[in-house]
Amino acid sequence: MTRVLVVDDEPQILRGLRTNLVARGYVVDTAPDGEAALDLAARRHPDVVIVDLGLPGIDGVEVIRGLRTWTAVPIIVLSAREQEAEKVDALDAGADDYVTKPFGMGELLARVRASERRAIATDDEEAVVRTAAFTVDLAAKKVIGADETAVRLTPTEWHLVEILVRHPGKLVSQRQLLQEVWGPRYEEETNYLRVYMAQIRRKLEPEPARPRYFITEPGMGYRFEPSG
Amino acid sequence: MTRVLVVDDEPQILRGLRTNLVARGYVVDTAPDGEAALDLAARRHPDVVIVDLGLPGIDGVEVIRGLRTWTAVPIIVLSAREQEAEKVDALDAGADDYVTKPFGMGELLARVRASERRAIATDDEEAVVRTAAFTVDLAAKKVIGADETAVRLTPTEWHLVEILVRHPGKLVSQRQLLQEVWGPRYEEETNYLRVYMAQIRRKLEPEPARPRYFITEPGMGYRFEPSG
DNA sequence: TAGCCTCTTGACGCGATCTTGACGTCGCCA
DNA sequence: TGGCGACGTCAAGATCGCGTCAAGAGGCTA
Repeated sequence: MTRVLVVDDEPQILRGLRTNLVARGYVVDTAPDGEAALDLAARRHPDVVIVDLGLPGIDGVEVIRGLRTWTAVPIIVLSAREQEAEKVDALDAGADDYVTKPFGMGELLARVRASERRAIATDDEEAVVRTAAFTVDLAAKKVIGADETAVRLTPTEWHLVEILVRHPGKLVSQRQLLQEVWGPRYEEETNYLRVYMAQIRRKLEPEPARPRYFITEPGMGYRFEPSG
Repeated sequence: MTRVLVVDDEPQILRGLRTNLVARGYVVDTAPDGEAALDLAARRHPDVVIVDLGLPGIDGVEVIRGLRTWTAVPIIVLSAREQEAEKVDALDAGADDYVTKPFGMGELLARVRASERRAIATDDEEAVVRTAAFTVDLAAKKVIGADETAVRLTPTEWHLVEILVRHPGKLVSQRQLLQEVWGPRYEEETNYLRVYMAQIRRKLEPEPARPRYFITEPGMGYRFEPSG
């Protein structure tokens, strides 16, 4: 699953890109301005960022600089401007690629693929969350139990754990979890969550009957408590 | 010192690029056609390759494919052609960037800098990976078995092994593997992976039926575990 | 041209995973 | 105290994904 963050102030472009990317199996976040982009990037850790240069508020180049202070995520720049100085500025600020509007969707998708391909080679972010009972390695998609042996999680189990662990201490609503893992049409199937949270607890909690890390907030959702 | 290989059949473009690059402190090799390019790349190991698509003899896209069989060097494509299909083909063949002629020298230099920047991040790799059962030499593209004899891998097998071994412990998704080895149009052909992983295990695993090094994560992908 | 190697493609069986429904438990509130 | 809603547990059938085998196509080499 590849997560793409699209930053553009024109709603129709945002919509078009989202539609095309989702159709290709990407998970898409969108932001209409620089502030939202930096915020979303920090929270969702996208695998690729597509950013328009002409943004209200923070300039696109500033967004690139902001991202580059803490992440090496591939950045593809969109721009209506042909001026060479613009391109040089964006690339030197840390962008990986530069596409001039109007652009073909096929080309953009190919450039996204090229970015992904490179990212496999470079991606070594330290994304490890430790508790007394287990260790979650988000980059390697691996969970190590208390006895140092790997814990096998199924894709669905892993997906849930990943969402919860990426938001330590925060309450994640049932709807959010269902929508993210099973899709928007499953928002009512709360029994799925019950079944899978039980399985996750059986595999990770020291006392599955008395959860310390994966806490139920009745009527609301679930929460991952790193300190147990 | 950064070494750049420029491939173009027009002498004046070659001259222009060489002059500009040398002025910026790059060391420049030039090749007028695909054969010379592949030969020079093998002998000089450039840090960046700039290649024109419209070459006599071997096509530019073929040059990219040829390079990609053994090196991850950044490749920047130059082309007079605007057609989107051209761009998509070149990028999917393994190019990192695509610039349409006429282009500004400042832009090209900025793109070269962007490529260099990325390459630095990836450069710190261990060229030899050892396990109890076999040794993979990434630089020499060779695998030595437990009995000290060389193991023959086909190109496709090697490609898969290389990707997995370069990311020890990390889960590599089926999509990433398929896209990298067979191209973006094969993202659904998971049976290719099944066939080739079986062959790789037959050649490398002590007990092919009980893989210790090349682990399947059902529904997600594969993982190379160096410690077995 | 013949032979070999590699890649592609389809089919099959098995085990793991997902889905689904039923039931028990707990806490809250009338 | 009884009822209700929400959660946890369990089990069983359906489905999916993986490993395996084998046959055929294509290309390279001798």
